[in-house]
Amino acid sequence: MLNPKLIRSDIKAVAEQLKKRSFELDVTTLESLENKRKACQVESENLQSQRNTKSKSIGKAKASGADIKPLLDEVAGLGEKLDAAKSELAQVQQQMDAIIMGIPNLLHESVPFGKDEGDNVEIRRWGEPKTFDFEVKDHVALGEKGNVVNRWLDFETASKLTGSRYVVMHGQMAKLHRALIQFMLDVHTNEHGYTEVYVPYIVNSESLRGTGQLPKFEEDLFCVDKEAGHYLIPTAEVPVTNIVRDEILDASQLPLKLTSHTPCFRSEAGSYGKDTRGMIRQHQFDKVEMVQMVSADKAWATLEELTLHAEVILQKLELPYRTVILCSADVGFSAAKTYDIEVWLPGQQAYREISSCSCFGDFQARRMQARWRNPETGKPELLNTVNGSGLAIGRTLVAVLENYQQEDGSILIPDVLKPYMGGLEKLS
RNA sequence: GGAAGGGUGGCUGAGCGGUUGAAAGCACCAGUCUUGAAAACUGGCAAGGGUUUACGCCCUUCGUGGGUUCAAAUCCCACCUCUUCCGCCA
Repeated sequence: MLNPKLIRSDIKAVAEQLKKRSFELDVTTLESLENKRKACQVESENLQSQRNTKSKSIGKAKASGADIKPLLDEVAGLGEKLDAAKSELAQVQQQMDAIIMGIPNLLHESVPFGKDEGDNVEIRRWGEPKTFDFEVKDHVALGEKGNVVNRWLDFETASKLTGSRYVVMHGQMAKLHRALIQFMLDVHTNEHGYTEVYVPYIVNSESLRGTGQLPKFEEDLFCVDKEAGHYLIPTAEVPVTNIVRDEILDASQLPLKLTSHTPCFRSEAGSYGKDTRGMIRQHQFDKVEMVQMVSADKAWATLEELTLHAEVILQKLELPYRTVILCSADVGFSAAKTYDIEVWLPGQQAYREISSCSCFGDFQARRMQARWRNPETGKPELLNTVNGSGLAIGRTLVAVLENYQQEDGSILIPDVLKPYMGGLEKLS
C-alpha cells in the first residue's frame, strides 16, 4: 500500500510514476472521493465532539445534583445525525481503500522501462554453460527410468493421485530433493546469518493482504476454507513476513533475517499452456525463502546482499546462472525492484528463473503495520521488507539433474551435496 | 467436543457506566548526585487520523463486530483467540 498522504498531497506525481508500469491511476475519481472524505470527516468529527462535550456536562450536572433534563433535550437529535455522517464517511473511506489497496508499488528509479519480460536486463553472469559430447536429455527424460514404485520422477502417478502439475519422487531422487533443502538452510543459517523459522502452510486472509496477494490475486491461490478465509501459502514470504505484522520491533532486533523451508501452492491460473512438461511449473513445490526486515535506509543495500545470498547457493552447486533486473512491466505488484536469478538448463538450452529477489520498501509494512522504534526520534517507523528465494527446490533439482547428467543417464552428485547424500557419488 | 477464567499502552498489570487515554511497575529518554558507572531522586514518555503557517485544537483506538445508553474499557449478544481442567487423539 502506498502512503495515502503521498497520494493525497501529490497525486499527479504518483500517477506519473505509476505510468512507468502502465498503471492508470484514476485521478479524477480519487480526487473527488478525497474531497468528499474531507468534508464528511470534518462533519462527523464535529458532531462527535459536540456529543462528547454535552455528555460530559450531563455527567457533571448529575454529579452535582443539578437537573439534567434540559441537557438531555439538547442532545436529542444528535445521535441520528452522527450516525448518518459516520456511515457516509465509512462509505467514502471504503471506496477509497478499495482503490488504494489496488495500486501497485512505485518502482525504484533504477528499474529499466520495458514492455514485457523480453526487456529485462542482464546485469551479471556466472559460470559457463557446459558443453556435452553426447545428446543431453531434459530432467523429465532423465527421471524416467524405473516403474511405478521406483521411478525417479513420476508425473503419471502424480496425476493419478491428484492431477496435472504434481510429481512423485522416489528413492535417491527424493533424498536429493531433501538434501538440497538441508544444504540451503545450512548455508543461510551458518554463513549468511539467517535464523531458521518453521511456519504454518495455511494462512488467513489478513496475512495475504499484508504481503499483497489479496485482494487482487485471489485466483492464484488455493483456498482451503472459504468461510474462515484460509489459504495454502503460495510462498513462505506470506507467513514469515507477517510474523512482524502489528508489531513494533526494537532497533536492536534489526536487521531481522529469517529463512524458512516450506512447500508452496499455486493455482497457476492463466498459465495453462506454459511449461506443461516436467517440474518447472507445479501446483506444489518446495522453496527455501529468505526474508529481511530492515530500516528504510538499509533497504536497497539489503536487496543486493540478499540477491548474492541466493547466488552463493548456485555457485556452491557450480550451476551456471545469470542475474537480470526485471523491467517495469515484469515487476510484481508489491515490489519496488526485483532481481531474477536464472539458472542454465541444458535440457532447454536456456536460462530459467530459479530465484526472485525483491525489495518492497515500506509497501508491505504499511499494509501490515509492521514497525520498529527509531531510538533517535523515539517514534515508530515502518519497516522495509526484502525477500527472495534461496532457492526454489524443484527447479534447483532440475538444474542439478540436467547439468550433472552423464552419457549413461546417471547423475553426478555436486560436491557440496555429497555429505547430505551419505557420501554417494552419483545417482544411477 | 464439554466446563471455567482471561484478552487493556513497547512489556507486566489496575480499573468494571460519567473530568479514565486509562493507576502502578518495568523498559526507554532527559536531568540531579558521582571522577565515571550503578543505585537513589526529579521530570518526560501510546498509536493512528483530521485541521492549522504555527502554538494548538479535535476525532478514533482497552481482542473483533454488533447492540443498550445522553454517555461504554466498564452492561448485553455473536465471533476470534489464549490459559486451565475433562474427554478424545496423532
